[in-house]
Amino acid sequence: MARFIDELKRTHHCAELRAAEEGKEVVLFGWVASYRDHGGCVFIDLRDREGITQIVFDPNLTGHGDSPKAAYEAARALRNEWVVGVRGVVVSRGKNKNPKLPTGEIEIHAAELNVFNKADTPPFLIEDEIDTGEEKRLQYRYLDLRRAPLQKTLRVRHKINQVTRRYFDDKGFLELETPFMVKYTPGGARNFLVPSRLHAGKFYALAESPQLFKQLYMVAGFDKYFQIVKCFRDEDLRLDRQPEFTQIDVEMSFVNQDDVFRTMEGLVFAVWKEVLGIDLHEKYPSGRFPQMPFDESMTKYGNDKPDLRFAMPHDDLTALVIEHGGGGVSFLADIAKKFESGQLRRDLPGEIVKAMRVPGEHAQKLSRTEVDKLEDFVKGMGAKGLARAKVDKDGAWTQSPFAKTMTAELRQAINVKLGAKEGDLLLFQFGKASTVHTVLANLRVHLAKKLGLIPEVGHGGVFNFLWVVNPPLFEWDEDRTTWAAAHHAFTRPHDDCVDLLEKDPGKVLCYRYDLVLNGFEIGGGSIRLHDPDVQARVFRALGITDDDARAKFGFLLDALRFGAPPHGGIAVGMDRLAMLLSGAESLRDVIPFPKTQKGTDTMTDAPNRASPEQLAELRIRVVEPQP
RNA sequence: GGGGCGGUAGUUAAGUUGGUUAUAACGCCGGCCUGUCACGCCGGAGGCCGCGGGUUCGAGCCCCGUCCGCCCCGCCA
Repeated sequence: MARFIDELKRTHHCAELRAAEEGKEVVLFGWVASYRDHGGCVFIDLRDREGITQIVFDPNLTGHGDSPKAAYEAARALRNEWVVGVRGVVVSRGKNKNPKLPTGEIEIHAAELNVFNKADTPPFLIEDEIDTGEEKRLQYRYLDLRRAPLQKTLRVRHKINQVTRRYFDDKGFLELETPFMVKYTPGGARNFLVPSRLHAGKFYALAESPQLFKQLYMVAGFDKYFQIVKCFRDEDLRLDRQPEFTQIDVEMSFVNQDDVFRTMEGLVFAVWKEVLGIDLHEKYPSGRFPQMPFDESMTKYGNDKPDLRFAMPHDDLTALVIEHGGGGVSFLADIAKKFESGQLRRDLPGEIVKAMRVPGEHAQKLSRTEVDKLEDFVKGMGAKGLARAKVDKDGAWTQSPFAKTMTAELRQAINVKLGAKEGDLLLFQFGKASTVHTVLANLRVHLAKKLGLIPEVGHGGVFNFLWVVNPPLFEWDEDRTTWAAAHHAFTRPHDDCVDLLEKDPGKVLCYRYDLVLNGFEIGGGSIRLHDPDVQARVFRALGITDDDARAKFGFLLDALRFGAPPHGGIAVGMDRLAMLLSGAESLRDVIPFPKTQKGTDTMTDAPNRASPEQLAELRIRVVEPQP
């Protein structure tokens, strides 16, 4: 029977002891965070998940027989990250306090030392600040996780989970589970497939979300559901996208959009209060977050997740350009002609002209070379170029490809529309609407970081929440030249739009909503369509036949006919929430064991090949790529 | 599928126009040291310059290919 652990139990953790405990005999377990051998005595910093306590090994410690001497001898061999147990006495450090440590007023004079385990020299130091690259840290993730910053972010996750469970439980929600292995349905995000051995040749899909099942819970009468749940999507990764991620998933019956908003606002307020100690009422006294129509968000910011910590909105100049017939500029005239000929519709334009005004106070910080670099930046996103103009006295434009050719009338009209003043920098994009929006949206954020309006990473102490509401139900699929569901086919259209389903599908708005924080979408949901007649008309508008619908969603359509209550819900990206809350650089910093940009795990070497036997059993043959 | 950046001791980086023995800091190893807490001092070891090919008298450096990591577009809510 081992003396430590079996006999000597841990009495305190490494952040616990203060001067009040002076004279007590204690037992501490932990990792050697630092050793300082002074020849005659040895100091170590002992670390566990709570903190650090200094241990002193002095061979002359009296009152413990020979054991302090043995402990001292053993301590001289200690190295970083060895796992040890120490029995000793709490002693005041007197005038030698270490103000950097919460336990700095005391130290443990060791009477007995036990080495549980030695450790290889780690590839990087286990400290708060290290400059080791992420590649190395991911390879040794268990060591990276031993560092205080990651211990802290995982605690943030823990807290979010606890607050969420308490909040929804208090409000009468039931935490209910849904299957991960579900029926494969094409469309939407790509699914990870799970081959079935019992049905060789057939596959389950890993659930992209619990969407359909939570609706079935509503049909079943559970009324209020929530779940903290893993979701899986086989799409390319980004800084804020991982193939497996966690959602706080919510669904409610007999509610409208505003009921969902109030519920989630309550949750966010509770999380901010309990995790950060921030009372969001100071910024949002009503307890409500502002709302912005989707259309306004697209026009002003180029996407549906605007970062409102700074201004610099965009303006749509398409109408002006058409009115002025292109204003003497050939490529603008080309676009104007397409509208006049009816090739493009003014209410649903496929091509647009937009501009962003960089106010003089900011523009003056940008050298001409820096503005040239912006052109490279936008070209990387598919822009043909970045037309610009510097506003001179009397609204004249300089440093601009338009300066010579554009009519004074159009130039003046644009100045008025943009509110352009002397010293301002105007940046233009025109062409395919989706490209123009993407380019200007990214350019706006890029510039804001460059100009110091928002920090390069993190929240900078500012949290700007926004509901983006009332988007169109359908969007035009240019490749397949059909209308496609912008979200999913079960979103409820506004009542006053239902008549447009057949006449003008692009004009149908719906009860869908996204919750945006500092330019990141942290949640999204909708009020669901529970009326079978309207549902049928939506399918028809999408060109989905009854047979198609039955094959894909038969079980849901059946369920909706057996007494479905009006219902709606939302899913919050829990990882993104944790990332923004803790000011982390990427999702990888708040996910314990994340994947790389290519979706691999460099620590375990997943994904890997399956054995021929396993593949044979599943009747799967791997086709190697042709060279 | 496309664009951009990167890969040199354990780690982070420097490395000139292609030139002789590839540097530094931290870490690591050994020695000394009883008040350190970024301990200090003395000494030492450590390199597939991502990988493969090419150009050259000579390649860390130039060229071609390839792999890996990161950011973005497409894709994805």
